Amino acid sequence: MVAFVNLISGKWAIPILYRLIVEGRPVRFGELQRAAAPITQKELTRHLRLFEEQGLVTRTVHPEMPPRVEYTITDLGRTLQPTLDSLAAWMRTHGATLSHTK
Amino acid sequence: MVAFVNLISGKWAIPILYRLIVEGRPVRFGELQRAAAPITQKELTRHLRLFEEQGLVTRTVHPEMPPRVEYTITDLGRTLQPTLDSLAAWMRTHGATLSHTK
DNA sequence: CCCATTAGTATCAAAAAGGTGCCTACTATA
DNA sequence: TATAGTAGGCACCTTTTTGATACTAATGGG
Repeated sequence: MVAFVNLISGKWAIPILYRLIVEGRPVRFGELQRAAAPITQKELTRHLRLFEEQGLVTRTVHPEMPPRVEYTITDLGRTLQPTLDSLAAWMRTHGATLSHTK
Repeated sequence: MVAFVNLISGKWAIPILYRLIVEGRPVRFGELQRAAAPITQKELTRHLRLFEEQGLVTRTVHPEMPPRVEYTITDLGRTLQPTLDSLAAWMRTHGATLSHTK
């Protein structure tokens, strides 16, 4: 199970993946960045590259200017939906209960 | 949802919590350490303190020698079960698919 | 010429996580 | 007497992760 943590590791992994799943369509880089704000470009890029490597996401480059790159959830990535739904539901129900002490 | 990642952050959080949930009874420190091997004392302690702070786990010290400290999942902690079950199921089904490139 | 746009890369710095070794208190056992 | 076992604390160090900033390419608009 340690591997799962590895997979969704990184502060931003879950929000990014969830967004891609919810949208179900190709999503542009900038859109993802706004969805997972305040993530930096660098971190978003890094996460997306990891997901691509794991086969969770597909990357499509449109050779235009300004550049347009779209990310789409794969079938494998989509299998995460029930789990992420469960996460989201838990957060809605119990999220407020948690202390946010740093 | 970033908060969730925060909650279960750390390589070991999920295995520890899951063990506590599955057992459902007070579990000793050493037992948890073996369950989440090869975690170090320091990290296990840190995680358990965090869980305690979040109200997911109760810590009970028995003033004996050698010391005995037991950790028990709380009601709040138990609400994580369906989500963690889902995680575990996903790993069983798709875990092997993932690349483990570092 | 200046500026904005997009999806990055490069570089540097800071913060978080993790590892190691040493110490304790008391008991039991060899 | 020496040693092991328990659940840590504390100090020090290395590695990993995250973040902040500046920079770029190719085009369109003013």
